[in-house]
Amino acid sequence: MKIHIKEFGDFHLPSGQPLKTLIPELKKIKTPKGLPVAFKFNSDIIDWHTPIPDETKDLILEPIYPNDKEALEVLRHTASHILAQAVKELFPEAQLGIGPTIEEGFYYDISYPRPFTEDDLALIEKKIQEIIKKNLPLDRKVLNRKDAEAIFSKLNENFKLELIREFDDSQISIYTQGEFIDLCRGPHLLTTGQVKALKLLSVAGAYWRGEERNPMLWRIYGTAFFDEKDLKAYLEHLEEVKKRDHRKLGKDLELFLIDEDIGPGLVLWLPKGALIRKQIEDLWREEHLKRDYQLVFTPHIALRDLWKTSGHLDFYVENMYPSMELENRVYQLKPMNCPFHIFIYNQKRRSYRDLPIRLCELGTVYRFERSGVLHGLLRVRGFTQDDAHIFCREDQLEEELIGVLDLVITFLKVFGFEEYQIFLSTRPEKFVGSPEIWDKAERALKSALENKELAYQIDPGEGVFYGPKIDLKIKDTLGRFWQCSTIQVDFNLPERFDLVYVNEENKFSRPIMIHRALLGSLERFFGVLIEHYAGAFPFWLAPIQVRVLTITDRNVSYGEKIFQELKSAGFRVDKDFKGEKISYKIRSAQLEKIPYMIILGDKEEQAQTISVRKRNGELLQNLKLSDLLQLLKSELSPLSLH
RNA sequence: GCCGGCGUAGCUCAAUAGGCAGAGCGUGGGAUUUGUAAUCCCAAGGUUGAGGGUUCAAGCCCCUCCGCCGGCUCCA
Repeated sequence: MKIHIKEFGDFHLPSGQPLKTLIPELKKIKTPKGLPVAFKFNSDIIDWHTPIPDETKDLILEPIYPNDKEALEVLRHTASHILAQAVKELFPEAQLGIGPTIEEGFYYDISYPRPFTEDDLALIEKKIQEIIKKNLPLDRKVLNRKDAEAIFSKLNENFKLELIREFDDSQISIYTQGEFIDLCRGPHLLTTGQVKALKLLSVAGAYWRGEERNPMLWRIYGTAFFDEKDLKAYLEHLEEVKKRDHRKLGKDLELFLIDEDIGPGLVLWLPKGALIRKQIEDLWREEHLKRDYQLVFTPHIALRDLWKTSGHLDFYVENMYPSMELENRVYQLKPMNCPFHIFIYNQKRRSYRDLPIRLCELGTVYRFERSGVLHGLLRVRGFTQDDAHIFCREDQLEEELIGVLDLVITFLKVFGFEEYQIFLSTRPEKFVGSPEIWDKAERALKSALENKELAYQIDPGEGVFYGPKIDLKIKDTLGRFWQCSTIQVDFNLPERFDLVYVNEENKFSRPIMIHRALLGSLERFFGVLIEHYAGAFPFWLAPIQVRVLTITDRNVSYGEKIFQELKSAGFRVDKDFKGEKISYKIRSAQLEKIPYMIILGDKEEQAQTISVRKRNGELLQNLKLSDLLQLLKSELSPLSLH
């Protein structure tokens, strides 16, 4: 068969042969990058070992080189095999689960009678280096089920046997390197020596195939690169991530507190964190009122029957705090705000002319999360959703969705989030409402996304049973994605609470409900923000915007005057008049990440000026206070930031 | 919830083999009056996460519980 390899030319590949049979020919052709790592055909990666089916026509292959993202995937796939081989050589009774690549590396799930320790990892890493050094060639074979079963039962690989039993006969392939055999689809490198940098990172328990009732295997995480430099850069990136950890910064900067004597997953917002939250909330309310949302407040508990009507008791109990009984009535801490907003909608008869009705609330909810999943501010048990429910007619759905998307984008932009991953989840197997209305809603979601020119992926069947939804993940400055915003169409609750409006024909119609949260929860969003800004909040958010520092005691009264003027100009200002050296005071302000320092000594006092040091080290000397005030005012509006 | 690791002063961490619980930062007091990321001295601060056990003796060994960290599962 004929194939074309970009940059290399046309070749004849004997049928059923892998690409590596062409290596001698390819080597003769001098290209700047040498032999590729693997090849791309459409969106598939094809390695050197995989035979090309005869019927493939017009085979045009694109070479993949170490700098391509796909090349890393191939490399890491092989890296996981090397890890498995090392483990099997050191611990022959270990049994292999699966060993895929992941976003930033790879892992292998392995069963062993005792946990792997740090020392084991060091040992395994040593063995890995030996295997890499041997530069073992990889090879691929396709087997029928019987042969595959024979091989893996001889190897006593029970997990592999379980997988084989579920495979199609036609797709069972194995890869070998030296003595090591693994069930694998590929793709892989040519030899183990191509892995230039590999590091094991951690071990953790993981259920076989992710199911809680299955046995727990040991998951060894690692990462690998074509170049030692890349590994070093990645490890530095990990350090940076650690430095930005909102739990650490939250403590250092006194933003919030989660204390075991208060209770797990319950957040105390410290004064500085609370000031930041206030800025966000103020902007949020202002922006919502501008867009014709109506602000409401609702209680934290209510009669439990409410949750029976809403259906939460059927599908959400395990996430709800237990009920409490008082005066023969049963109450429930709220896990969601929707039923309250529904009652507000239902407070009077609504006409088609009233719709849409947009009710919004920063509503605090309590959800009982399993103890093992709590994580700083990103996963807590009590949190405030920036919630809203829009009640609209079917013909208004799309416009409302566009409005919500517009608000989301506008709002996220304020914080510098301009890159998203958007997922549209469609009808699952179990659903309420008619397929027709689902289709309509999905179409409305799609065209709303297209209207806002937002790229999205479809998650087929991943919608909640009550309606399709859009989830939006934001990318922070370190390139990590966080799910905050969610927009969900709901056909269920209007039904359950028998919501109606009077239509043009004086008959009852059922409104559609949209649940939406822009920031998700203030707690989570704050956690993300802390990491995004590395604790150095922009001026409009900074809890302390300006600090006045004096050089000697002589300057205290001048300092006090400047402090008062800033304060009455409405800025969040504090002062450091301690008898310390100026460098000491600057250091403290710097560590607290205060945007502006005003430094006052004899010079300034005589000239009635100020010296300003910005957080980034920039110095502004001989300023008049009024000059600074003007500068600060220009930084006040969050929307002017971008 | 499950698996593994961890828990010592407000914070970061030390404490030989089971043998008198320590340092730096921070805090308080004093000295110093300083020019752009750490001046010096003194002091206070602890039921070593909680409870039980072993031992002449437990921060250290054993058991139970709680919490945190890394994952799995789940999710705003």
